Amino acid sequence: MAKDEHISMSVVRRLPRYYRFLYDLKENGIVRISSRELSQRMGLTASQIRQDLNCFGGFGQQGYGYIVEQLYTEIGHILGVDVLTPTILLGAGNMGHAVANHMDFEQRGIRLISIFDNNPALIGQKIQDVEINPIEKLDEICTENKIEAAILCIPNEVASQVVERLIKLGVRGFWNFSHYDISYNHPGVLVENVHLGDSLMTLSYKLNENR
Amino acid sequence: MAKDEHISMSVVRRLPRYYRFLYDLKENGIVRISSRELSQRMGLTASQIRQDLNCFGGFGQQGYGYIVEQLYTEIGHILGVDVLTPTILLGAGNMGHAVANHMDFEQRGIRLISIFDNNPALIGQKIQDVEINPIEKLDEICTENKIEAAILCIPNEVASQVVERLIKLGVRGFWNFSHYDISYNHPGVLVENVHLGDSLMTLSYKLNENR
DNA sequence: TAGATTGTTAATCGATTAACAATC
DNA sequence: TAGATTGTTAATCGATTAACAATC
Repeated sequence: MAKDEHISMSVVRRLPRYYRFLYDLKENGIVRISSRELSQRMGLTASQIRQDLNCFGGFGQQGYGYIVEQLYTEIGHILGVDVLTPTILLGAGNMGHAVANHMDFEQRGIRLISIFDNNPALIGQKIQDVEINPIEKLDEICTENKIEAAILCIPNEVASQVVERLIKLGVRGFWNFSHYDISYNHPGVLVENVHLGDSLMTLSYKLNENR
Repeated sequence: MAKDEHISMSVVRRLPRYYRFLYDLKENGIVRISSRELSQRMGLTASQIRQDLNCFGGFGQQGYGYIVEQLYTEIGHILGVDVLTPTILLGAGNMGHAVANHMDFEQRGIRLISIFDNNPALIGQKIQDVEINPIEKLDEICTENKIEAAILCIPNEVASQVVERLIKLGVRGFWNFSHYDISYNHPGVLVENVHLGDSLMTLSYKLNENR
Protein backbone atom coordinates (compact mmCIF):
# COMPACT_ATOMS: atom_id res chain seq x y z
CA MET A 1 0.00 0.00 0.00
CA ALA A 2 2.82 2.35 0.85
CA LYS A 3 3.13 4.35 -2.32
CA ASP A 4 5.70 6.89 -1.39
CA GLU A 5 8.85 5.97 0.42
CA HIS A 6 8.81 9.03 2.57
CA ILE A 7 5.79 10.53 4.32
CA SER A 8 6.56 13.95 5.79
CA MET A 9 6.01 14.54 9.50
CA SER A 10 3.50 17.30 8.73
CA VAL A 11 1.31 14.63 7.16
CA VAL A 12 1.99 12.01 9.84
CA ARG A 13 0.94 14.41 12.58
CA ARG A 14 -2.43 14.83 10.91
CA LEU A 15 -3.06 11.11 10.68
CA PRO A 16 -4.16 10.53 14.28
CA ARG A 17 -6.76 13.23 13.85
CA TYR A 18 -8.07 11.67 10.64
CA TYR A 19 -8.12 8.39 12.50
CA ARG A 20 -10.30 9.86 15.25
CA PHE A 21 -12.73 11.46 12.85
CA LEU A 22 -13.00 8.30 10.79
CA TYR A 23 -13.67 6.30 13.95
CA ASP A 24 -16.55 8.58 14.80
CA LEU A 25 -17.95 8.38 11.29
CA LYS A 26 -17.68 4.60 11.43
CA GLU A 27 -19.45 4.51 14.80
CA ASN A 28 -22.21 6.61 13.34
CA GLY A 29 -22.73 4.11 10.56
CA ILE A 30 -21.43 6.36 7.80
CA VAL A 31 -20.07 4.19 5.00
CA ARG A 32 -18.56 6.60 2.51
CA ILE A 33 -17.26 10.16 2.67
CA SER A 34 -15.89 12.59 0.12
CA SER A 35 -12.81 14.69 0.70
CA ARG A 36 -15.05 17.74 0.56
CA GLU A 37 -17.37 16.62 3.32
CA LEU A 38 -14.51 15.44 5.51
CA SER A 39 -12.74 18.74 4.97
CA GLN A 40 -15.78 20.63 6.20
CA ARG A 41 -16.07 18.49 9.31
CA MET A 42 -12.38 18.80 10.11
CA GLY A 43 -11.73 22.38 9.12
CA LEU A 44 -9.19 21.53 6.44
CA THR A 45 -9.17 21.97 2.68
CA ALA A 46 -10.39 19.08 0.55
CA SER A 47 -7.23 19.46 -1.45
CA GLN A 48 -5.06 18.82 1.57
CA ILE A 49 -7.00 15.72 2.51
CA ARG A 50 -6.65 14.25 -0.97
CA GLN A 51 -2.98 15.16 -1.01
CA ASP A 52 -2.46 13.57 2.42
CA LEU A 53 -4.33 10.38 1.69
CA ASN A 54 -2.49 9.96 -1.56
CA CYS A 55 0.84 9.74 0.20
CA PHE A 56 0.09 6.12 0.89
CA GLY A 57 -1.76 5.10 -2.24
CA GLY A 58 -5.16 5.92 -3.66
CA PHE A 59 -8.03 4.56 -1.62
CA GLY A 60 -10.70 6.79 -2.97
CA GLN A 61 -12.94 5.98 -5.86
CA GLN A 62 -13.38 8.68 -8.42
CA GLY A 63 -16.90 10.00 -8.46
CA TYR A 64 -17.66 8.22 -5.19
CA GLY A 65 -15.29 9.18 -2.39
CA TYR A 66 -13.60 7.14 0.32
CA ILE A 67 -14.91 4.08 2.13
CA VAL A 68 -14.79 5.04 5.81
CA GLU A 69 -14.06 1.59 7.22
CA GLN A 70 -11.29 0.92 4.72
CA LEU A 71 -9.65 4.30 5.25
CA TYR A 72 -9.85 3.91 9.02
CA THR A 73 -8.17 0.52 8.89
CA GLU A 74 -5.50 1.71 6.50
CA ILE A 75 -4.56 4.80 8.53
CA GLY A 76 -4.41 2.63 11.65
CA HIS A 77 -2.11 0.32 9.78
CA ILE A 78 0.16 3.15 8.71
CA LEU A 79 0.27 4.49 12.27
CA GLY A 80 1.27 1.04 13.41
CA VAL A 81 -1.63 0.24 15.73
CA ASP A 82 -1.60 -3.42 14.73
CA VAL A 83 1.93 -4.09 15.87
CA LEU A 84 2.26 -3.77 19.64
CA THR A 85 5.65 -2.48 20.81
CA PRO A 86 6.73 -3.79 24.23
CA THR A 87 7.04 -0.68 26.37
CA ILE A 88 7.73 0.36 29.94
CA LEU A 89 6.68 3.40 31.92
CA LEU A 90 9.12 5.09 34.27
CA GLY A 91 7.70 7.12 37.13
CA ALA A 92 4.38 6.39 38.82
CA GLY A 93 3.70 9.83 40.20
CA ASN A 94 0.60 11.80 39.20
CA MET A 95 1.70 12.03 35.60
CA GLY A 96 2.66 8.37 35.38
CA HIS A 97 -0.66 7.40 36.90
CA ALA A 98 -2.61 9.64 34.55
CA VAL A 99 -0.80 8.24 31.54
CA ALA A 100 -1.09 4.61 32.63
CA ASN A 101 -4.78 5.01 33.37
CA HIS A 102 -5.99 6.87 30.35
CA MET A 103 -3.94 6.09 27.30
CA ASP A 104 -5.62 2.95 25.88
CA PHE A 105 -2.20 1.71 24.88
CA GLU A 106 -3.28 -1.39 23.03
CA GLN A 107 -5.42 0.73 20.70
CA ARG A 108 -2.33 2.71 19.83
CA GLY A 109 0.30 0.12 19.05
CA ILE A 110 1.83 0.00 22.51
CA ARG A 111 1.92 -2.89 24.98
CA LEU A 112 2.68 -1.67 28.48
CA ILE A 113 4.71 -4.40 30.16
CA SER A 114 5.83 -2.83 33.40
CA ILE A 115 5.86 0.39 35.41
CA PHE A 116 8.87 1.42 37.48
CA ASP A 117 9.18 3.67 40.48
CA ASN A 118 11.52 4.00 43.44
CA ASN A 119 8.83 4.79 45.99
CA PRO A 120 8.54 1.62 48.16
CA ALA A 121 4.90 2.43 48.92
CA LEU A 122 4.00 1.94 45.27
CA ILE A 123 5.94 -1.25 44.53
CA GLY A 124 3.67 -4.22 43.90
CA GLN A 125 0.62 -2.07 43.18
CA LYS A 126 -1.01 -2.29 39.81
CA ILE A 127 -2.34 0.34 37.43
CA GLN A 128 -4.71 -1.05 34.84
CA ASP A 129 -3.34 -4.52 35.52
CA VAL A 130 0.29 -3.49 35.01
CA GLU A 131 2.55 -3.98 38.00
CA ILE A 132 4.76 -1.31 39.51
CA ASN A 133 8.28 -2.69 39.96
CA PRO A 134 11.34 -1.34 41.71
CA ILE A 135 13.98 0.22 39.53
CA GLU A 136 16.35 -2.62 40.49
CA LYS A 137 14.37 -4.95 38.26
CA LEU A 138 14.80 -2.71 35.21
CA ASP A 139 17.53 -4.67 33.45
CA GLU A 140 15.92 -8.03 34.04
CA ILE A 141 12.47 -7.01 32.85
CA CYS A 142 13.74 -5.11 29.81
CA THR A 143 15.85 -7.99 28.63
CA GLU A 144 13.25 -10.67 29.27
CA ASN A 145 10.51 -8.75 27.47
CA LYS A 146 12.58 -7.28 24.67
CA ILE A 147 11.45 -3.78 25.63
CA GLU A 148 11.77 -1.37 22.70
CA ALA A 149 10.16 1.81 23.99
CA ALA A 150 9.96 3.77 27.23
CA ILE A 151 7.67 6.45 28.59
CA LEU A 152 9.47 8.97 30.76
CA CYS A 153 7.37 10.46 33.54
CA ILE A 154 10.37 11.10 35.76
CA PRO A 155 12.02 14.31 36.94
CA ASN A 156 14.44 16.07 34.61
CA GLU A 157 17.39 15.50 36.88
CA VAL A 158 17.36 11.73 36.61
CA ALA A 159 16.27 11.53 32.98
CA SER A 160 19.76 11.72 31.53
CA GLN A 161 21.10 8.65 33.37
CA VAL A 162 17.93 6.66 32.87
CA VAL A 163 17.94 7.28 29.12
CA GLU A 164 21.56 6.24 28.86
CA ARG A 165 20.81 3.01 30.71
CA LEU A 166 17.69 2.26 28.67
CA ILE A 167 19.43 2.73 25.35
CA LYS A 168 22.06 0.21 26.43
CA LEU A 169 19.21 -2.18 27.22
CA GLY A 170 17.92 -1.89 23.66
CA VAL A 171 15.27 0.81 23.98
CA ARG A 172 15.07 2.72 20.72
CA GLY A 173 11.99 4.92 21.22
CA PHE A 174 10.92 7.35 23.93
CA TRP A 175 7.74 9.13 24.81
CA ASN A 176 9.33 11.93 26.72
CA PHE A 177 7.50 14.04 29.31
CA SER A 178 10.73 15.42 30.74
CA HIS A 179 12.79 18.27 29.33
CA TYR A 180 15.89 16.22 28.85
CA ASP A 181 17.00 16.60 25.27
CA ILE A 182 17.15 12.98 24.10
CA SER A 183 17.35 13.50 20.33
CA TYR A 184 20.23 15.89 20.70
CA ASN A 185 22.22 13.71 23.09
CA HIS A 186 21.41 10.45 21.36
CA PRO A 187 20.98 10.99 17.65
CA GLY A 188 19.16 8.17 15.90
CA VAL A 189 16.92 7.36 18.84
CA LEU A 190 13.22 7.85 18.12
CA VAL A 191 11.69 10.50 20.33
CA GLU A 192 8.26 12.00 20.71
CA ASN A 193 8.37 14.89 23.14
CA VAL A 194 5.46 16.08 25.24
CA HIS A 195 6.53 19.42 26.56
CA LEU A 196 3.53 20.48 28.61
CA GLY A 197 5.32 23.55 29.91
CA ASP A 198 6.03 24.76 26.40
CA SER A 199 2.43 24.17 25.43
CA LEU A 200 1.18 26.18 28.42
CA MET A 201 3.49 29.06 27.54
CA THR A 202 2.14 29.03 24.01
CA LEU A 203 -1.32 29.49 25.48
CA SER A 204 0.03 32.37 27.54
CA TYR A 205 1.35 33.91 24.35
CA LYS A 206 -2.01 33.60 22.62
CA LEU A 207 -3.85 35.08 25.61
CA ASN A 208 -1.47 38.01 25.66
CA GLU A 209 -1.28 38.65 21.96
CA ASN A 210 -5.04 38.90 22.00
CA ARG A 211 -5.38 41.22 24.94
CA MET B 1 10.03 46.16 21.29
CA ALA B 2 7.62 44.35 19.02
CA LYS B 3 9.05 45.05 15.62
CA ASP B 4 6.79 43.00 13.44
CA GLU B 5 3.06 43.00 13.86
CA HIS B 6 2.73 39.34 13.19
CA ILE B 7 4.92 36.56 14.58
CA SER B 8 4.21 33.22 12.97
CA MET B 9 3.23 30.26 15.12
CA SER B 10 6.26 28.32 13.90
CA VAL B 11 8.41 30.93 15.58
CA VAL B 12 6.24 31.21 18.70
CA ARG B 13 6.43 27.46 19.27
CA ARG B 14 10.20 27.68 19.35
CA LEU B 15 10.23 30.47 21.93
CA PRO B 16 9.59 28.35 25.04
CA ARG B 17 12.56 26.20 24.07
CA TYR B 18 14.80 29.24 23.63
CA TYR B 19 13.52 30.40 26.98
CA ARG B 20 14.54 27.15 28.65
CA PHE B 21 17.98 27.16 27.11
CA LEU B 22 18.56 30.77 28.02
CA TYR B 23 17.49 30.05 31.57
CA ASP B 24 20.10 27.32 31.83
CA LEU B 25 22.78 29.55 30.35
CA LYS B 26 21.85 32.27 32.81
CA GLU B 27 21.98 29.83 35.73
CA ASN B 28 25.43 28.77 34.59
CA GLY B 29 26.62 32.32 34.70
CA ILE B 30 27.01 32.72 30.96
CA VAL B 31 26.61 36.39 30.07
CA ARG B 32 26.73 36.51 26.28
CA ILE B 33 26.11 34.02 23.51
CA SER B 34 26.38 34.12 19.73
CA SER B 35 23.74 32.72 17.42
CA ARG B 36 26.29 30.21 16.26
CA GLU B 37 27.02 28.82 19.69
CA LEU B 38 23.35 28.73 20.66
CA SER B 39 22.56 26.98 17.40
CA GLN B 40 25.07 24.25 18.20
CA ARG B 41 23.66 23.73 21.67
CA MET B 42 20.08 23.61 20.43
CA GLY B 43 20.55 21.74 17.18
CA LEU B 44 19.25 24.58 14.99
CA THR B 45 20.88 26.72 12.34
CA ALA B 46 22.38 30.03 13.41
CA SER B 47 20.46 31.61 10.59
CA GLN B 48 17.14 30.46 11.98
CA ILE B 49 17.97 31.78 15.43
CA ARG B 50 18.87 35.22 14.07
CA GLN B 51 15.77 35.20 11.90
CA ASP B 52 13.59 34.19 14.88
CA LEU B 53 15.03 36.70 17.30
CA ASN B 54 14.67 39.45 14.77
CA CYS B 55 10.91 39.01 14.62
CA PHE B 56 10.70 41.10 17.73
CA GLY B 57 13.50 43.59 17.23
CA GLY B 58 17.24 43.32 17.22
CA PHE B 59 18.75 42.52 20.59
CA GLY B 60 22.06 41.31 19.41
CA GLN B 61 25.15 43.39 19.09
CA GLN B 62 27.09 43.03 15.90
CA GLY B 63 30.46 41.47 16.48
CA TYR B 64 29.46 40.51 20.03
CA GLY B 65 26.32 38.40 20.16
CA TYR B 66 23.32 38.40 22.48
CA ILE B 67 23.20 39.22 26.17
CA VAL B 68 21.72 36.12 27.79
CA GLU B 69 19.88 37.87 30.62
CA GLN B 70 18.34 40.46 28.33
CA LEU B 71 17.24 37.91 25.75
CA TYR B 72 15.75 35.71 28.45
CA THR B 73 13.74 38.55 29.89
CA GLU B 74 12.57 39.68 26.48
CA ILE B 75 11.39 36.25 25.35
CA GLY B 76 9.58 35.82 28.65
CA HIS B 77 7.92 39.14 28.04
CA ILE B 78 6.83 38.13 24.55
CA LEU B 79 5.47 34.84 25.86
CA GLY B 80 3.50 36.80 28.40
CA VAL B 81 4.98 35.39 31.59
CA ASP B 82 4.76 38.73 33.36
CA VAL B 83 1.00 39.08 33.03
CA LEU B 84 -0.82 36.44 35.07
CA THR B 85 -4.10 35.30 33.53
CA PRO B 86 -6.73 34.18 36.08
CA THR B 87 -7.37 30.55 35.25
CA ILE B 88 -9.33 27.56 36.52
CA LEU B 89 -8.69 23.84 36.20
CA LEU B 90 -11.56 21.46 35.55
CA GLY B 91 -11.16 17.86 36.58
CA ALA B 92 -9.03 16.73 39.52
CA GLY B 93 -8.42 13.16 38.40
CA ASN B 94 -4.91 11.86 37.79
CA MET B 95 -4.34 14.25 34.92
CA GLY B 96 -5.74 17.25 36.78
CA HIS B 97 -3.57 16.40 39.76
CA ALA B 98 -0.47 15.97 37.63
CA VAL B 99 -1.05 19.28 35.91
CA ALA B 100 -1.87 21.18 39.10
CA ASN B 101 1.18 19.78 40.86
CA HIS B 102 3.86 20.19 38.24
CA MET B 103 3.15 23.11 35.98
CA ASP B 104 4.70 26.06 37.84
CA PHE B 105 1.87 28.21 36.61
CA GLU B 106 3.11 31.52 37.95
CA GLN B 107 6.35 31.12 35.99
CA ARG B 108 4.30 30.75 32.84
CA GLY B 109 1.85 33.62 32.94
CA ILE B 110 -1.00 31.69 34.55
CA ARG B 111 -2.61 32.21 37.97
CA LEU B 112 -4.54 29.14 39.06
CA ILE B 113 -7.52 30.39 41.06
CA SER B 114 -9.63 27.29 41.57
CA ILE B 115 -9.95 23.63 40.71
CA PHE B 116 -13.32 22.02 40.06
CA ASP B 117 -14.48 18.44 40.35
CA ASN B 118 -17.73 16.64 40.99
CA ASN B 119 -16.26 13.94 43.19
CA PRO B 120 -17.45 14.79 46.76
CA ALA B 121 -14.40 13.09 48.24
CA LEU B 122 -12.14 15.70 46.63
CA ILE B 123 -14.11 18.85 47.47
CA GLY B 124 -12.32 21.05 49.96
CA GLN B 125 -8.95 19.44 49.38
CA LYS B 126 -6.13 21.56 48.08
CA ILE B 127 -3.49 20.96 45.44
CA GLN B 128 -0.52 23.28 45.70
CA ASP B 129 -2.62 25.61 47.84
CA VAL B 130 -5.47 25.81 45.33
CA GLU B 131 -8.83 24.57 46.57
CA ILE B 132 -10.98 21.99 44.84
CA ASN B 133 -14.53 23.30 44.56
CA PRO B 134 -17.78 21.68 43.49
CA ILE B 135 -18.95 22.40 39.99
CA GLU B 136 -21.95 24.27 41.45
CA LYS B 137 -19.63 27.11 42.40
CA LEU B 138 -18.36 27.53 38.85
CA ASP B 139 -20.40 30.59 37.87
CA GLU B 140 -19.77 32.43 41.11
CA ILE B 141 -16.03 31.85 41.17
CA CYS B 142 -15.56 32.66 37.48
CA THR B 143 -17.43 35.92 37.73
CA GLU B 144 -15.83 37.04 40.98
CA ASN B 145 -12.31 36.34 39.77
CA LYS B 146 -12.71 37.45 36.16
CA ILE B 147 -11.53 34.06 34.96
CA GLU B 148 -10.17 34.24 31.40
CA ALA B 149 -8.74 30.79 30.79
CA ALA B 150 -9.60 27.20 31.64
CA ILE B 151 -7.67 23.96 31.70
CA LEU B 152 -9.76 20.98 30.65
CA CYS B 153 -8.78 17.70 32.30
CA ILE B 154 -12.27 16.28 32.00
CA PRO B 155 -13.69 13.41 29.94
CA ASN B 156 -14.58 14.05 26.31
CA GLU B 157 -18.25 13.48 26.84
CA VAL B 158 -18.76 16.42 29.17
CA ALA B 159 -16.30 18.78 27.49
CA SER B 160 -18.77 20.17 24.99
CA GLN B 161 -21.27 21.44 27.58
CA VAL B 162 -18.57 22.70 29.92
CA VAL B 163 -16.89 24.71 27.15
CA GLU B 164 -20.20 26.26 26.16
CA ARG B 165 -20.86 27.29 29.74
CA LEU B 166 -17.36 28.66 30.27
CA ILE B 167 -17.42 30.79 27.16
CA LYS B 168 -20.65 32.36 28.38
CA LEU B 169 -18.84 33.14 31.63
CA GLY B 170 -16.16 35.05 29.74
CA VAL B 171 -13.46 32.41 29.30
CA ARG B 172 -11.57 33.09 26.09
CA GLY B 173 -8.67 30.64 26.25
CA PHE B 174 -8.45 26.90 26.82
CA TRP B 175 -5.68 24.47 27.53
CA ASN B 176 -7.43 21.42 26.23
CA PHE B 177 -6.52 17.87 27.24
CA SER B 178 -9.78 16.47 25.87
CA HIS B 179 -10.52 15.63 22.24
CA TYR B 180 -13.44 17.98 22.00
CA ASP B 181 -12.87 20.25 19.02
CA ILE B 182 -13.11 23.70 20.60
CA SER B 183 -11.61 25.82 17.83
CA TYR B 184 -13.93 24.29 15.27
CA ASN B 185 -17.07 24.66 17.35
CA HIS B 186 -16.18 28.08 18.75
CA PRO B 187 -14.16 30.05 16.26
CA GLY B 188 -12.28 32.95 17.79
CA VAL B 189 -11.67 31.24 21.10
CA LEU B 190 -7.98 30.72 21.88
CA VAL B 191 -7.10 27.07 22.18
CA GLU B 192 -3.95 25.15 22.87
CA ASN B 193 -4.56 21.44 22.44
CA VAL B 194 -2.65 18.71 24.21
CA HIS B 195 -3.60 15.56 22.39
CA LEU B 196 -1.61 12.92 24.23
CA GLY B 197 -3.24 10.11 22.30
CA ASP B 198 -2.18 11.66 19.00
CA SER B 199 1.33 12.11 20.29
CA LEU B 200 1.53 8.46 21.36
CA MET B 201 0.33 7.31 17.94
CA THR B 202 3.02 9.42 16.34
CA LEU B 203 5.56 7.52 18.41
CA SER B 204 3.98 4.28 17.23
CA TYR B 205 4.40 5.47 13.67
CA LYS B 206 8.07 6.25 14.19
CA LEU B 207 8.70 2.90 15.88
CA ASN B 208 7.05 1.11 12.98
CA GLU B 209 8.56 3.09 10.17
CA ASN B 210 11.94 2.26 11.61
CA ARG B 211 11.41 -1.45 12.07
C1' DT C 1 -24.39 9.17 -20.56
C1' DA C 2 -24.02 12.95 -17.00
C1' DG C 3 -22.44 14.10 -12.52
C1' DA C 4 -19.36 13.57 -8.97
C1' DT C 5 -15.12 13.18 -7.07
C1' DT C 6 -10.73 11.43 -7.18
C1' DG C 7 -5.51 11.49 -8.30
C1' DT C 8 -2.13 14.43 -9.79
C1' DT C 9 0.17 18.31 -11.76
C1' DA C 10 0.96 23.22 -11.45
C1' DA C 11 0.81 27.57 -8.80
C1' DT C 12 1.20 29.79 -4.55
C1' DC C 13 2.49 30.55 -0.21
C1' DG C 14 5.37 30.35 3.83
C1' DA C 15 9.35 28.86 6.33
C1' DT C 16 14.19 27.80 6.37
C1' DT C 17 18.81 28.45 4.86
C1' DA C 18 22.56 31.00 2.68
C1' DA C 19 25.02 35.07 1.82
C1' DC C 20 26.86 39.36 2.82
C1' DA C 21 27.00 44.25 3.83
C1' DA C 22 26.66 46.89 8.08
C1' DT C 23 28.72 47.72 12.36
C1' DC C 24 30.17 46.83 17.02
C1' DT D 1 42.16 48.73 12.66
C1' DA D 2 40.91 43.72 12.22
C1' DG D 3 37.81 40.20 13.60
C1' DA D 4 33.48 38.75 14.85
C1' DT D 5 28.82 38.57 14.51
C1' DT D 6 24.65 40.66 13.77
C1' DG D 7 20.48 42.23 10.84
C1' DT D 8 18.59 41.66 6.54
C1' DT D 9 18.02 40.49 1.78
C1' DA D 10 17.99 36.83 -1.60
C1' DA D 11 17.75 31.86 -2.74
C1' DT D 12 16.00 27.51 -1.68
C1' DC D 13 13.15 24.31 0.00
C1' DG D 14 8.85 22.27 1.46
C1' DA D 15 4.01 22.41 2.34
C1' DT D 16 -0.50 23.96 1.05
C1' DT D 17 -3.87 25.27 -2.25
C1' DA D 18 -5.86 25.46 -6.87
C1' DA D 19 -7.01 23.45 -11.11
C1' DC D 20 -8.34 19.97 -14.06
C1' DA D 21 -8.04 15.74 -16.73
C1' DA D 22 -9.04 10.93 -15.63
C1' DT D 23 -12.55 7.84 -14.40
C1' DC D 24 -15.97 5.66 -11.53
